Amino acid sequence: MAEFMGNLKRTEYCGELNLEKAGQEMVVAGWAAKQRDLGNLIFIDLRDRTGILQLAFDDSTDREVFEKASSVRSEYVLMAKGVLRKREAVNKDIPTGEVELYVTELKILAESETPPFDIKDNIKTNEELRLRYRYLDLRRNELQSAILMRHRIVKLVRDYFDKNRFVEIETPILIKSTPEGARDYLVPSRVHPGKFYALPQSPQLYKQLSMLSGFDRYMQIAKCFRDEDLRADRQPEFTQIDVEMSFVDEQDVQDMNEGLMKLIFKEILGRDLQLPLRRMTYAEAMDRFGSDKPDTRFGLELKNLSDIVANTGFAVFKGALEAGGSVRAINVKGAASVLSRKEIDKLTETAKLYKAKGLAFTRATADAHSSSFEKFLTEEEIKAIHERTEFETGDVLLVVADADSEVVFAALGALRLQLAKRLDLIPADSYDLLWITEFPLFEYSAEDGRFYAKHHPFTSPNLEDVDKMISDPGACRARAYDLVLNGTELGGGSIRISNPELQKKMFAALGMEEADYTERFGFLLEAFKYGVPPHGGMAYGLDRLVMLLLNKDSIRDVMAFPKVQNASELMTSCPSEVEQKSLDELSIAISIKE
RNA sequence: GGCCCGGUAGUUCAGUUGGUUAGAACGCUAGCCUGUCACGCUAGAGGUCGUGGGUUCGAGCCCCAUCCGGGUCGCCA
Repeated sequence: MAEFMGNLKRTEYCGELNLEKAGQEMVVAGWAAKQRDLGNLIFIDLRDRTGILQLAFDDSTDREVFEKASSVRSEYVLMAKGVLRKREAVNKDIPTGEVELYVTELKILAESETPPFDIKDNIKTNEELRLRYRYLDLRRNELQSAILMRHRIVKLVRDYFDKNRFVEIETPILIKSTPEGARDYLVPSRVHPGKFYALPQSPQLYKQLSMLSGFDRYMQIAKCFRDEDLRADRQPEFTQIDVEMSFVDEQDVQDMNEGLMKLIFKEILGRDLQLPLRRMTYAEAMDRFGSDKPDTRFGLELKNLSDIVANTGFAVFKGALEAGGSVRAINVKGAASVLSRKEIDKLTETAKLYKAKGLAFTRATADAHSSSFEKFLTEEEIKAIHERTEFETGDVLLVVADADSEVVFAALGALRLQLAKRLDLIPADSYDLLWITEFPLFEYSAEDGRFYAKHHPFTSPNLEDVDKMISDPGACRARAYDLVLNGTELGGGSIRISNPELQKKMFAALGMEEADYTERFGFLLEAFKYGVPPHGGMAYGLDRLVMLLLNKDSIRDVMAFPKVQNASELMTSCPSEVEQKSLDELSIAISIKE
């Protein structure tokens, strides 16, 4: 039977005890991680969020207390009073291994059924079960330390920005739906039947308006929502470190955020980050790495072969180039002995996954030189390719040609990452942080036949590109920048448009009619009439930051209560159906498409 | 929406070419045990093989459908 605490008050955390406090009487509380009954001697490992302390009971222990200790099972909640003493046998594997609590009073505050999986690190229990019992999973040291680390990082962030005179402002969760980009989560209004709020994809417009209000420097640890499919590093509900500053240019925003990164790397990882961080233009990142979030911890860079094969007779290359595409290659140095034909076939499958028509290759070992495409080229072309790619015996050259250079970049960019893992080219325990700058302002959607804002429609164009916004949108660069860590986009930001006329021009370039943008963003244009300072900012994915710093593969490992791939939560089984009464109140009728 | 992978005691897994009563380890229960910390020893309980169809004399194994979970493409201003 469970007991009450009575007059016992916890005086110590388990994991912080050592010989310094030996001889003292104290009270600890926590969960029984393990009970070891040796007959007339019982040990209980007591766990709280700081660690494990061994409780000891022997034949000089009060009989009633001893019997109670004997009945303790895993995950019982205990409170124990006793005297901390030096152990007879030291356990070097735990921090408190030199001491134990000799218990004089024991309260069983709650009993527990046998948990569905072991509460310990390095368990292999599948994630589904762990998520159903997330509150038990969260008892494990591995998750506890991740959540505590997350707390520390958030505190560092708040303190850093506070010191730099930023103000944390809470922006609304129920906001206007302005679909342009990710799908909104919608919330029905009871008071306004047939109308909906949206949950924010980011506090973008509110933080810009707070600049207009004169707060000058804003930050917020902001919950954001996007109704899109999940990934290992993507959840529908996530947290941003959201930042906005007035009277600044790109350099100012980047400097401020570099300072934060330096602080976090120092405090969390004990590493000294060298500032300023490297900057690379979007164009260079694509050209060299085939990605706008390049992992630059290893080589395998892309080489453009388009000029070399400009007049080739080889139909595949020729067709791609004539259609405005490109031919590019990666030289996988020294991989001929490792990559069999079979493995190259697997790489081809990867390339096809990214819409490439195929993967051309040359593989040269000491006794064989085989190539899928060289027979179609001239001696000069082959020689030039080998020179450009520094190809020599022992190497494998992989070539992708496509009418759409985006496909070439995507395929080779993906192959690059796959090969780095396969060949173990990424140095362990390494961090690579850099800025990607000068992003394109627009992105063309072939499906919709129109341009979309690559970042968002409030991003300022590069000033020298303003004239091309209507005539040549594809060539416009934006005053936008991303912060990339180990091949993952940590965050991004931009200098915003602070001129009403330019903002209107932006909407026009996106194909919006005046009535359309007035309906959706009229309040912003209206606000811009009353004195808007130049401003810009940045937003980080907090979850991703913590994930990368802790070297986890999944964002779920650093979130307390994450959702699974179909966006449901297994512990509470949400989303769920609601009562007809609730629907009626909201004037909502359900019609599910077959 | 597409593609790939997985689902067998509470947990992690094994299960041969389709063939007798589906196994192991850990955990759990009971007993014994004074220095354990992966305690030890002895005994025991525990399975709709994700679900539903089908093929077959016979299905954990083959086929179809479906559910659940993971990865990924599309999507993610």
